[in-house]
Amino acid sequence: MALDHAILVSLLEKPGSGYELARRFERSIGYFWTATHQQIYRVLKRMEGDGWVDVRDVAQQGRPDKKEYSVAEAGRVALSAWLAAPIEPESVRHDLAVKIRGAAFDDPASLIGEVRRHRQVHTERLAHYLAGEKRDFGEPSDRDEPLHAERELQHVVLRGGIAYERMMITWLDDVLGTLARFETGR
Amino acid sequence: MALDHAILVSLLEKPGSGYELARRFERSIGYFWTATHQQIYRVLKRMEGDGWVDVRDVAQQGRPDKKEYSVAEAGRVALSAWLAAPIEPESVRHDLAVKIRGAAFDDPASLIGEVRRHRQVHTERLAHYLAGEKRDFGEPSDRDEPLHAERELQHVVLRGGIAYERMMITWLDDVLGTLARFETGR
DNA sequence: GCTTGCTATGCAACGAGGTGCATAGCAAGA
DNA sequence: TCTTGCTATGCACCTCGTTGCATAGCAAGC
Repeated sequence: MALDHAILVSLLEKPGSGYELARRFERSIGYFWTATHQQIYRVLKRMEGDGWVDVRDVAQQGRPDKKEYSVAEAGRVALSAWLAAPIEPESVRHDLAVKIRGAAFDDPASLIGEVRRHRQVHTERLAHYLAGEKRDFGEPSDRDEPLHAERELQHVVLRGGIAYERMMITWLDDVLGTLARFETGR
Repeated sequence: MALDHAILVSLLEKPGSGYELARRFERSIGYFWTATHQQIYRVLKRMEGDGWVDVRDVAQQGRPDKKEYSVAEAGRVALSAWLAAPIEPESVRHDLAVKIRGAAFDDPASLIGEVRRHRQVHTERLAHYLAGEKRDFGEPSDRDEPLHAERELQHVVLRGGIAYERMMITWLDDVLGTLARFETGR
């Protein structure tokens, strides 16, 4: 299971509370991994029991207190072991692809609205990623700048998200063109 | 849940047994949806109870008998309803992306072998899809051929798979180039 | 006759993930 | 004062998916 490791990576990038992690999983980490706050709290509790993370109570003014988690040595070791172990390339699950093949047995053209909606979502995600890239990685900065692994690797993952969204938009246009050919001649 | 509907679509394309469905889910359907034979048998049994599918015992020579499932009227209705309902664009889960960001806190270059392995898998999948496309959709055939929804929609989904694998290979090359810059200067 | 291997179906148990709900601190505005 | 809303944490329950195991028919080879 990789949720453990996704949380460890996020905590290594920056320690934080379960609540903060949940919000990160709606943004940056959430680009390639999703989790609800329930899963996060549960996993944090388990990892705390296993000594993978340390907890620190933090009093805040104007807000409820929080528990700040950070990665313990055992957590680093566990992450290292996971990084060294091979994983299977993901098994994809595309509901939309099932719908498209299923539409052959219904009215293909009636899917057009749904596909347009998905195209819109991917367009928004792409714009969001591009804005994030400009904000966080926009400046070419002076060359010969020392290599910063965290930054470079976050950037290449973001470029993956951008490539994915561009591919999806292009493909959804292909789908829309195909569906349009089945439009009832009204 | 869309496994129900993926099975219904597959049975509409061609009735078959749980075992046959399981093999389809290792191939064509499996390009965008995975399922083990356990899940398939369980769902078939439930759908039979709900009257979504019909069963027929088929004796075979040289092999054990099988149960052939086909979609019943109630199943068609359920599929139609699902097709008409909006679904949320998929939430992605990329273990490899977690690994890449995590590698910043370990040895980035040690990931190169793993990424190459993934690239190899995607290259093979692409070759497999392209061969399938040539086999099943290769002939331009006479134009003005009547539109065949099932065929056209299967093709557009396959084109999505091809676009996805091409995007992944390109991105993994980007990843490899990035990781190479962290190689220990030995 | 025995083993191997593919076809074909299924149970039991577990873990992961999601939904709904509950609690509580604190600020801001009606 | 009461409600609304964000921050913050957590329990209970249920479903989905995976793993391991079991059974059985039948063919082919040793």
